[in-house]
Amino acid sequence: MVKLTEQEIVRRENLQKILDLGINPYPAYLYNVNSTAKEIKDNYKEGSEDYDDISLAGRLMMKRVMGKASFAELQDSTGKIQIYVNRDIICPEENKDLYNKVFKKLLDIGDFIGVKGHVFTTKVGETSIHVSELTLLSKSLKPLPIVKTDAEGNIHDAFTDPELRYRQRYVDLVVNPEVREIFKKRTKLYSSMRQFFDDAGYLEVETPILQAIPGGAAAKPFITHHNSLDIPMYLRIANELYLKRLIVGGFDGVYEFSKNFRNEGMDRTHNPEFTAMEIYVAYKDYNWMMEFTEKLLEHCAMAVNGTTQATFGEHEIDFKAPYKRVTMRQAIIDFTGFDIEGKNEAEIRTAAKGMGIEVDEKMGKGKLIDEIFGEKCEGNYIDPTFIIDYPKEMSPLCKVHRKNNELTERFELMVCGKEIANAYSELNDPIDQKERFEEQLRLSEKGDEEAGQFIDYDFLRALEYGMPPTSGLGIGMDRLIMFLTNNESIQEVLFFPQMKPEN
RNA sequence: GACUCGGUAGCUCAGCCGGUAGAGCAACGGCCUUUUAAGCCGUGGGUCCUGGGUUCAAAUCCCAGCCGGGUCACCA
Repeated sequence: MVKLTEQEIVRRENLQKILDLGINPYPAYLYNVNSTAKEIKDNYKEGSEDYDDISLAGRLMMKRVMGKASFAELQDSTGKIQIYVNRDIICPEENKDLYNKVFKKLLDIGDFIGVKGHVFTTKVGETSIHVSELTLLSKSLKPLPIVKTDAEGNIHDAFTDPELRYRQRYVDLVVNPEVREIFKKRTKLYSSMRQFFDDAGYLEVETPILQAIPGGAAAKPFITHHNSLDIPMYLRIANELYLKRLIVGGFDGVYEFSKNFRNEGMDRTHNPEFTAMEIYVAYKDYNWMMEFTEKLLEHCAMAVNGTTQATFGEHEIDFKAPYKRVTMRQAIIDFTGFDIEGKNEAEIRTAAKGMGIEVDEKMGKGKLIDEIFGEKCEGNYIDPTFIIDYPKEMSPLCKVHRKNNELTERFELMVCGKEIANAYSELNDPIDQKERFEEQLRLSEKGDEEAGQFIDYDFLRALEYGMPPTSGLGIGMDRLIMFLTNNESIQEVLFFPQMKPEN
C-alpha cells in the first residue's frame, strides 16, 4: 500500500464529510448541459438574456473565496470560465451547508461539478456565470498541478516534467490546454485526409495487424505466438502487401491508417508503434501520385491550421502545391558536384570516400548512392520537395523506371530534411517481384539487416492473378502532425508514447 | 548502445565550496459579498530516485544502478 500524502488524506476526509452530509460524491444520474465555456465567452454580450438559463459541467480549477461570496473557475472540454458563487443565492434557506461546508471547505480543485445559473459580466469585465445551483458530479482524490496564467498571459509553474507529462497524460491534458490542441489537430489531420480520399472515391479498409509473415518493409518485428494454431505471429511492420491484394481484388483505390510496430530503437522521431497512412490507386503512376500528394497535403494543412504555412523549429515551411521535383541524381550533383550517371560501383564508392562518407565493401551501388544522398543532400530540403528516381536495389516493391533500368519509379517527400512520404509506381510483374524477394532473402542471409527476411508467397500468387498498374503512397502520420504542430518530438503528438514501466 | 544533463514538498524550483532542507503556488486554521497569478494573519507537510563508499558528519563528495530529457549511432 502506497503511503498517502497529506493532501490525499485531506481529500479522503473531505469525501467522508460529503458522505456524512448525505451527498453522493459519485452520482449516477446524467447531468444536462446546455452550453460550453467557449460558446458563452465567444457569444455572450453584456445585458443579453440569451444566457439566462444555462447549465454547465466541468472541473473546478481554481477557487477564490471571499467570505460569503466567491469566484471560481470551471473548466470544460472547451476551456475555462469564471463562476460566481454567492452564499445566499445557492443557499436561500436557513441551512448554509452547501456554501459554508461543501463549496468552501469540501470541494477541491479538480472536482467535477455542475452549475446552473445566468451569465453576467463582472465589474472588471469578465464574463462569468452567476451560479444558482451547484452539484457535485465527481470527487477528485489527487491534487492536480496548479498552473496559473497572469494578466500578461505568462504561465507560472507550468506542468513541464516530460516524464510526468507522458506517464500521466491525463494530467497533462487537464492542465495544459495547448496539449489538448495538438491532439485536436491530430484528429483534424486524420479527418481531413479521410475526407480527401473519400471525395476521390477511394475505400477505407482494414487489414490484418496480426500477421504470419511480416512483409512490406524491412524492420525487426514484434513476435508473438498464436496458441491454438501453435505458430509464431508478428505485429505488422507495414500493411502494403495486403492493400495491394485488395487492388488485385478489383478495388480502384484503397487506403488505411495503419498502426505499425517495429522492434527497434526509440528516439525523438521513433516510437515502437506508429501510424502510417497508405493508399493504393489502380491505373495510376508515381507522377500522378506526386500531384495527388501535394494537393492532399495542401488540403490537410489548410484544414488543420487554416493556412498552408507552418513553422517547424527555426524553419518556415509552406505546404502549398506544387512542390519541387528533384531527381536523386540531380540532388547529388547539386550538393556534391558529383554525377552518378553511368558510374560503376567502384567509382561511386571512391567518390563517397572522397566526400568523407564512411563506406564499406558490403555496400552495393544503390546503398552507396543512398548514403551520399543521406549525408550530403537530404538535410537541405526545407520546403516540401519530391526526391524522385531511387536506385533499384533499395526498392524491392517498386517498378523499374520506364527510361532507366537501374532506377525505380519512386519518390520520397522531404520536409525540413526529413522524409514524410514514400511512393512508387508499384511493381506488378510477379516474376520480377519474386526475383526481387529472393534477392532480398540472399542479402538478408549474408547479414544485411535491412533486407527482407521473408517471402510472402501468397502475395506473389495474388500478383500472378494480375494487379493493374498501380501507384501507392505511404505517409508517416506522426511526422506529418509534428510538422503541422511544430513539435520536434514524436512523444508530443502521441497520447501515450512508449515508456519504460514504472518500478 | 555511447556521451551529456537532470531526479529535493502535490507542482515549479532554490540549496550542492559537506554541518543534517527552503521559496512560490497548492494544503490546513482564521478574516473577507465582484475577485482574477485575489488579498491579509497563522500552521503543517520531505525514504532530498535507490544501494553502497569516504567522513565525526552526505541532498551536497565518490562508485554502481534505476528513471527521464538532449545529442550521436541505428532506423525502407
